[in-house]
Amino acid sequence: MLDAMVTRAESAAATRRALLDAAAELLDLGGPEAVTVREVGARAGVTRGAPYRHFADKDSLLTAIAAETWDRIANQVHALRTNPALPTADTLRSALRLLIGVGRDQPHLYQLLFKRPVRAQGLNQVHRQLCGPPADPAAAVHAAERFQDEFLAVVAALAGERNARQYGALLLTSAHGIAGMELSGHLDTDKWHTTPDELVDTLVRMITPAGQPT
Amino acid sequence: MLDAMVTRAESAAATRRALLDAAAELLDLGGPEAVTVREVGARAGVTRGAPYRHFADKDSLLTAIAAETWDRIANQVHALRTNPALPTADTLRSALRLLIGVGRDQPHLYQLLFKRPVRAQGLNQVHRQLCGPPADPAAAVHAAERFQDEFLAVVAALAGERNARQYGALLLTSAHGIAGMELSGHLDTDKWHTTPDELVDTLVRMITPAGQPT
DNA sequence: CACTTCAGATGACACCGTCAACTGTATGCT
DNA sequence: AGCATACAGTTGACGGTGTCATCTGAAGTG
Repeated sequence: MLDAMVTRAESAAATRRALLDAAAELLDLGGPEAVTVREVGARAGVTRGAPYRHFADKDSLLTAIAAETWDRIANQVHALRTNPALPTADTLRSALRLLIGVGRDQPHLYQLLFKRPVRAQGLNQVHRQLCGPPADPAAAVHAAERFQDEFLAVVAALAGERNARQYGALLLTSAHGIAGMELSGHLDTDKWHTTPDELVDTLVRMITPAGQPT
Repeated sequence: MLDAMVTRAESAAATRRALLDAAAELLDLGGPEAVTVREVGARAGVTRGAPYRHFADKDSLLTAIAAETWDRIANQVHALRTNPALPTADTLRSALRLLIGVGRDQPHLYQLLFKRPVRAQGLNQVHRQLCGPPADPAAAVHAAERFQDEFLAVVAALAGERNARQYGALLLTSAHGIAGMELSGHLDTDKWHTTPDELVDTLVRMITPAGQPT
């Protein structure tokens, strides 16, 4: 039969991936409380100590998930932005709804994305050099910034370079607020007579220059 | 000397208050991780089991803090709103900055305010009837709604009843997003060439009818 | 006075993150 | 080839945590 022919590095990489996937699944299912190093290891087919060969601590594991997610979202916005068939107003709406959609579909993951950048103080000595420099939070921060740059480009395409930054900040923070209040249950659509989608439409309309296609 | 003359109910109420204060202090100092039932009890002068005489579980304790905080914020907005010396545009700005200020000054408390309404499933049997009905989350939700109603009145005073709800939702979610991104460190004022205060000003200007005082 | 109620104390349990020490195997060097 | 090393993974252990059942003693009540 086909020999598996896995090198040790490949096996380790596979375990690391399995750990990340298991943690992400647990996060989706039961929130951060449900993500336990032991259970993550078990779902990845290893025992409780093994995850510490790949991540300095539990926080680094979660931060790695945040980094990957920011990277994915940034790529999605980039794909939207470089699709020439899409009008820019629609592109902007899609980008905003993309973020809000993560908040709706994966609320726990969304909250992880906007966690305070973690302190790098908790690294134990064994892995301080093993897992490289404490670039863990840096990776997440970098990926988040890449998303913001992509988003900024979307805004600039619609509202011009001059207004892009201030409008971008307004749109991004607003979208984040919409997502946050929706997932925390504080955005009662009956009380406010509006929906997240309507709010996004209003925002985009506010910053769209006159004469642009809607 | 003056006899303390404390009835049992008074003593219990004092303990409850001490527990809430201790928990709030720990939350401010070290975030939710630092809020441990044991330490809360110790700071309130009781042992680890005592808090369970006043709160069904740790979550109920935190939810009670959220309820009290929402209540305080609602009162502050009410005071702003019913101050006749203040123009309505300033009132609105102050209300928005009030929320954002909590996020800046007490980030952990702020995040507690926007936590998903807790599940009432975890109540143990002893206190299920003891601590009354599981009205704990209901109190927090009610206080949060009172804040929203006060805020809605502020918006209505400036933008009129007709637009109040849609504008209110936009302003409230945006302010929440500004606070959230600022406290998570994702709002780089250098990158975006703007500040939370400027964003608030822009928002208020956007919904202010022409001819109103700024 | 006896009796009840209940805030608080205490022992116990399961679970958690984390580390030190150990084991076995794949890798690299001679 | 054979040997030494690196290192992914295991295991035992420790301190800490939320929570409960049980107990205790003092404040309230008839």
